[in-house]
Amino acid sequence: MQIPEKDKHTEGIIFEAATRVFIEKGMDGARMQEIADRAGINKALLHYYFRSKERLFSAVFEKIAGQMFSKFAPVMDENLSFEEKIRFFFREHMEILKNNPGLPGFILNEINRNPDRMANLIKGYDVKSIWLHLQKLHGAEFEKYGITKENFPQLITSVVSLSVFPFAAKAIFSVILENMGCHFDDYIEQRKTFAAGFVISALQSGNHDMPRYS
Amino acid sequence: MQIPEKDKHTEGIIFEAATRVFIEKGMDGARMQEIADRAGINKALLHYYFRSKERLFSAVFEKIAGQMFSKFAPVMDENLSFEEKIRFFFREHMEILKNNPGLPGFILNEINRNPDRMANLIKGYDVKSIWLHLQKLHGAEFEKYGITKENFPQLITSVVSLSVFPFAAKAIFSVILENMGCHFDDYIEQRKTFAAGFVISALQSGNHDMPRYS
DNA sequence: GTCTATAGAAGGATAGAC
DNA sequence: GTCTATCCTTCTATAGAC
Repeated sequence: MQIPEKDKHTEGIIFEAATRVFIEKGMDGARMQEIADRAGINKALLHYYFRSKERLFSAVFEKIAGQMFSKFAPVMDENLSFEEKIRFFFREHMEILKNNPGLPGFILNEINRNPDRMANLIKGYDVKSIWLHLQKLHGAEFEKYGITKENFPQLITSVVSLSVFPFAAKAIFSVILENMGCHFDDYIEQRKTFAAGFVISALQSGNHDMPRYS
Repeated sequence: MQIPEKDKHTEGIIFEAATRVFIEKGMDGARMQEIADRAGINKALLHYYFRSKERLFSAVFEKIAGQMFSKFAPVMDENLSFEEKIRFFFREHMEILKNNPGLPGFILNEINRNPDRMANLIKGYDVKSIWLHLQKLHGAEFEKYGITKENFPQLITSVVSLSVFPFAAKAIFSVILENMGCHFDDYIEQRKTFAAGFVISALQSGNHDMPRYS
């Protein structure tokens, strides 16, 4: 069942080309011919290795999505305070996205096109277990900040939104920012610390205006 | 140059059907046949009224995008304090999106596919004029909160991210939230006040940890 | 203005030689 | 394992009758 070296090589080249094309164009917009061209081979080989466009796409999507989500988990296990974890998350996560700015759009577009694919993607990343895990580690901080089981989903989705959305909307943001004399990459670099400070400020606010809906 | 009543009627029906299909499937995934079916007419009529798929799509996109962005402007002119405007924005803007949850994904997908289209879309909505406008109205509050020309883009993009991203990622969020026993619509309803409070808390934080990069 | 029928092109997939 | 050639379906777009 060992795959010869050369096969693996070609398969890898195809996979890489397909990844780039699918990220740029999405499943519907991508063309097998373009993937073949970028891989420097011809269409027939695509089908030889991956059977169909759908299977090729699935392979690419699962790899990308898996990588993307797997970056979330380690952060949660670091030996850091909750506040430090927030800073850590924005710094590391946005750095990854900075090097792969097309990923958010690719994922969002696809799950919108085919919501069923989510089932496989989610398993092991439910908010409930993250909540239990963090609550155990940072109970004291959570109490201080007024983080409860009820508002935790709001908090964590806010963190993700602040980090991911600028990349999903990069095409808009970069144009708008230029009008103000600010380049997108600089904006992102600043944002790593801004967003972390923003979230922590909200949590720390002395007046405890941090929403606690019941 | 007056269009007969019946023409306008058919054209409107086509336009409406096209809007729904394009929002669901995107430009690449949409099929003229499906638009015709939903409009209850046949394909040839689509071309009679709109010449080509591309033109039909452009018409739909421009209308949708125009509506979407035009909702931002009025908020800025209301006779409210800056803090009240933030609450107002989240309440009204998220209510609109709640009734049209597919819009963010549609816009994001298309500007990613065709960034050039942004040029037309942006004119009149640059951050700089928004900044000047708000700075004139709320100079005192801005000083108190430490809002500067430099961090204003970070602030405003944060507000938009907190509001829009949950809808763009609805397919993911709704599944994840269900695991925690929370329905998406409830989450959104709570979010109108949570996000507003979150932003205002960050601004008000007594320790003035609100980032001010220079 | 609206329909049927069809042209014409493009794209996914396969057959078969090497 | 890789190529050329080609099949077949799908889709946009148009011609032409009513």
